[in-house]
Amino acid sequence: MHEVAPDLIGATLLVNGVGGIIVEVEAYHHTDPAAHSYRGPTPRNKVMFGPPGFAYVYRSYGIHWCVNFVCEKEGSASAVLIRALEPTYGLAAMRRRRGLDDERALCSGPGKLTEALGITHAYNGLALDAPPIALYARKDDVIVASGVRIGITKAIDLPWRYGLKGSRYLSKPFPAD
DNA sequence: TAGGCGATGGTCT
DNA sequence: GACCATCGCCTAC
Repeated sequence: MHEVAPDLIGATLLVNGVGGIIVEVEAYHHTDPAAHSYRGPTPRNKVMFGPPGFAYVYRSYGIHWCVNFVCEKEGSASAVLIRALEPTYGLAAMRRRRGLDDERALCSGPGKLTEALGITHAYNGLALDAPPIALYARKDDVIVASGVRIGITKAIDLPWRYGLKGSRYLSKPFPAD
């Protein structure tokens, strides 16, 4: 999982042709008290316990949707939370959904990017390599920064947040910037 | 510009 | 009945 998470930085995610470059992720797995899979399978998190390459979507704070990529082998219940994108495709659609003009604010957070891409719980359990979702590996080398995760209350000292160093589209800058 | 806090509802205890 | 992997508005400096 800690190999998959940094590799996602710089990859391109599209949903119905709308999306951009992944610039920030966080890693979670079932031995991690902050992870939804920590206490074992439930109806909500069962996708995380399935095979890799699928989307796990859940509602956060009753308001937002957040999207994870299930990774590693089946049963490990590890996933990577997609926290921020650099918008590159379908800017007009994202601005319309978000009601914003500011490109830097369109996808600079997990709840924001799901709204911009139109992701809801209808996308839970969908494959990442089949319509309407498309995921392309990065072509060029990138500099990946890492740090502690954001917005959680448990295991807050684990440096499992990864991001594109110096990106203007992060939910928060990395300390080393 | 940084930090506090209210909104809001599914999920688990 | 309490918890939350959030956002955005509002203050105060």
